[in-house]
Amino acid sequence: MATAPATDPEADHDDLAFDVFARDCGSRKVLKTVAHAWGILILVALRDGGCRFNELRRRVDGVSEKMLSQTLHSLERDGMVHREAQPTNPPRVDYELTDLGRAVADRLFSVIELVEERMPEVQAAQQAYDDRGR
Amino acid sequence: MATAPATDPEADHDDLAFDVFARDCGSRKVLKTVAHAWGILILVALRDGGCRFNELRRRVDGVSEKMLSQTLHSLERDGMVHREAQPTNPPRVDYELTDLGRAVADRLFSVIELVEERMPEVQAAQQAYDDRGR
DNA sequence: CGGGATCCCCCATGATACTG
DNA sequence: CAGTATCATGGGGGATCCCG
Repeated sequence: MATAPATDPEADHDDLAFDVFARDCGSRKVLKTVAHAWGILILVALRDGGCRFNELRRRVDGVSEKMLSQTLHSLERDGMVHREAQPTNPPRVDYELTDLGRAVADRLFSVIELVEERMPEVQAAQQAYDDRGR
Repeated sequence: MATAPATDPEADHDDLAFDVFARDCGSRKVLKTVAHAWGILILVALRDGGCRFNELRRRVDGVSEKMLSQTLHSLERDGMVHREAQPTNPPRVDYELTDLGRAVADRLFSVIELVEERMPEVQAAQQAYDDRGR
């Protein structure tokens, strides 16, 4: 139940194709995890090098422990992040990108770059939109 | 209140820099809109050419009228989508990407491509993770 | 057709507290 | 430090109705 592309009749034309535009395709769930606000930020933050939980928390300003932990688990499950726990005391756990994770993070980063770069344009558009509104 | 980068003391080193990693930076909101599941899907769906509401709804399988309408408004406000209403009857409204929207959509598309491409890897990771879990 | 307005439910998220 | 557990809430998001 947890696999393959869409499960609906018309979609079985090709067992190997994944399509995020299909309501039930597994790839959409992955996209959701990865593209999710915290997901993006965490993935991209890890591009600067693997690091530990609290360090990561500091890099991603505003994320709660819970969300960080939770998102990290999802990303680990999807094979984007590797978790390395060392049985020392105090406990030390390092998180780093997998190859897949890095590939995804790189592309996500290019989105971030673009957005940051074009923010003035965005703000102008917002201004215009809001003004027109009244 | 609705502008500029972060509002915190340490961040004023550069008035022009936007940083999505800063909790209160406006760019994070934009990223959230754009990277949001429906946002991505809608933006990328529009790469195939501008189209009308219901056509768009068909392209993005599973989106409700409300979410489509709502997301479209956000994207329009952020200057990603242009809305062209024709006063005909029945009403006809076309949505299309702005230049900025296309730039963003192109990069988002590359993320989608990558994810779809690597789904087998993802599924394997999920399998392994779930198995290890017991 | 193209939506706006409503109702409502459930999940995502944050705050707090506890454990190893 | 590195989390997990629990609780409370806001709003994301679906369903439905209606209007122009």
